[in-house]
Amino acid sequence: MPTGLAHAELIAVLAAVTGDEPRVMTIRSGDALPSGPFELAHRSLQAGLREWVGDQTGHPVGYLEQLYTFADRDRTQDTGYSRTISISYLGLVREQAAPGAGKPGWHGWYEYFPWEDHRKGAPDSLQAIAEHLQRWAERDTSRRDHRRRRIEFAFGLHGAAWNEDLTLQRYELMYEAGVVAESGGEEFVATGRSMFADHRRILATGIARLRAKIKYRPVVFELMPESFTLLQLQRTVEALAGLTLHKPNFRRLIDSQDLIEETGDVTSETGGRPAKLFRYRHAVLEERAFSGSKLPISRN
Amino acid sequence: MPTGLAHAELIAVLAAVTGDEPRVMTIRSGDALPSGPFELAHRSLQAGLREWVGDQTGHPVGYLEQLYTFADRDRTQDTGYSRTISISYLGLVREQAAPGAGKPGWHGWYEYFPWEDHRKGAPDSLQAIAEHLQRWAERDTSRRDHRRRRIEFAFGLHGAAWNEDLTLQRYELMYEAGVVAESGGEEFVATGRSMFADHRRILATGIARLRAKIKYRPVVFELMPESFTLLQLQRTVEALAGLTLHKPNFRRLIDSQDLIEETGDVTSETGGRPAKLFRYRHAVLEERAFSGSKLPISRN
DNA sequence: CTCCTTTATACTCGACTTGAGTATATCGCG
DNA sequence: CGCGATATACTCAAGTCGAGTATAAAGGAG
Repeated sequence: MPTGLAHAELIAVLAAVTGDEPRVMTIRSGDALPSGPFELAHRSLQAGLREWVGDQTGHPVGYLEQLYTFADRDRTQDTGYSRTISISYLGLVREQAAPGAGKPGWHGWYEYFPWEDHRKGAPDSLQAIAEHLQRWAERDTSRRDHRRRRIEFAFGLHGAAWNEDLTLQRYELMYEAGVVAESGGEEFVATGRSMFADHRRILATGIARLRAKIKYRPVVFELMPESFTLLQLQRTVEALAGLTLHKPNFRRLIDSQDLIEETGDVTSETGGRPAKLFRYRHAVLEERAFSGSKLPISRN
Repeated sequence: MPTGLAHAELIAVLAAVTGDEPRVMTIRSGDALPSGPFELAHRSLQAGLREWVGDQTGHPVGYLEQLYTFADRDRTQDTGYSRTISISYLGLVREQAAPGAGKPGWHGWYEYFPWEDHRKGAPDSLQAIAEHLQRWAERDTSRRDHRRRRIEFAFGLHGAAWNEDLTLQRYELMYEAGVVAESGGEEFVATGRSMFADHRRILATGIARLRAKIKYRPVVFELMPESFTLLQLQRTVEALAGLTLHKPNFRRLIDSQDLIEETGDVTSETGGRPAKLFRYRHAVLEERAFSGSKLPISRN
């Protein structure tokens, strides 16, 4: 079984939420995601990642999940001798104590994806982006219909609902259309901050994965402090999803799952009536799904 | 940005369904999954995989999706100079024309996972497997409770429902408990056929991913012929899920999605009343989800 | 030719889930 | 004490889902 030689590199999308803002850990003042070599000394990929993230940033990583492995030739600068395989991970971090001087910093992820935050309604920039994309669709007569449908679906145009999970599809459309700086669209400002190489695409992958995951796995709690109020929990989910949620229904959803329990304490720091504090029930299996199957199973 | 050197290898889980049996492509008479080196000549990982699968097997791969990247030290035989990174893919193949002599062969995937097929009720072997696992849980008093809960959840014991998606979790429990041949359980026959290295685990990963995916993405159609009856479609889904489905509800689910359309023809090959033939509506976006969101979204 | 078996297709009904809205409780503060 | 603010509880209609029943249209046995 012969195998080709390659350089191996690990890239991390580390996410945290401070107050109402979802953040991602970056290096180079927000221009790149933290990354490092995968070395012989490392026991496994996960172990390798945990090790240097812990070393370099001082933050223990809670939940960790593999995102994707890239090796496209046009994505990496070939050394001429071998190519680079990049294995990306999504990690969730609880605390975000002020980073020391010169240390990696946290940046709000909507800096890079302003069109993804719909908590205050659809951003104004979306309109302009959609128009750019539609003009791009018209330019290629042979693929026009397909492109139009993709745009309408991804951006929730013409009656289709906005789907927060499609962060990656939206970014890829914008990349294809040359609307983002990475792919040529210099003049156009509403498309957010760019990043080194394909790091912004990796971040989009991480956001999309996390947004999808919070719907069926109780991973949000990896981002919460030990005890929290229901509104804090809701605000965290809203920050991640970039959407506002219906409060009574959110509460109903949460306590129908038996995921949390009251600590017995209350806090009056919220302004109005004191809120009960809750904690995550660690007895709950991580595998446990929020929702059920979608197949019409027959039991005889 | 320094990067460590490693060998890169691609591994494929290629799935097809013949009649009522889900199959996987294998080499070495069913002992291993097809794999090959990732070389400089390849444009990307996907392209590399498509290339040698096409060359070696003569089957064009339809849908292709990355599964997981492994590099654990104990999983691969180190060359002493570098380690091996294995990138696994799940591919769906439509036709399964008889493979030529000496060519790779297809094996029913329940040969390797007999306990996963619940179409004729829970297999007898499940009982014995569950008892083995429970004895294993009792042996470690400190982790006993956690293990018990994992077993009950994964195998649907004590009132919990069997969840077909948990193929990987079940295999991993069995591996941990030393019930499968790979991890020492030689005497025990009900645990199916074993494979080279960690290939059976990779197959479990592929099965689990496919079972989960058919619930929210219309990927089944990648396994269907150009035109098919509704029962054929149902049998294919049932083969993959290892479950029987409720016929009227399956039909309702399918046509509420607008995924297929009548060809206008019928076939009388099914025995009774002739069945209408359908085809997949290719206009449908692949991204299109079967079901909706599980967050209580608020629209103001 | 008719009945019977077999598969296909259509409809019904109750339980549960989901989206949306309303009502009541309890704090700080002027 | 009343008012704004937040917390918490309840209601209700529409939609979805599981389960079962009814009718249609073929082939084959007698």
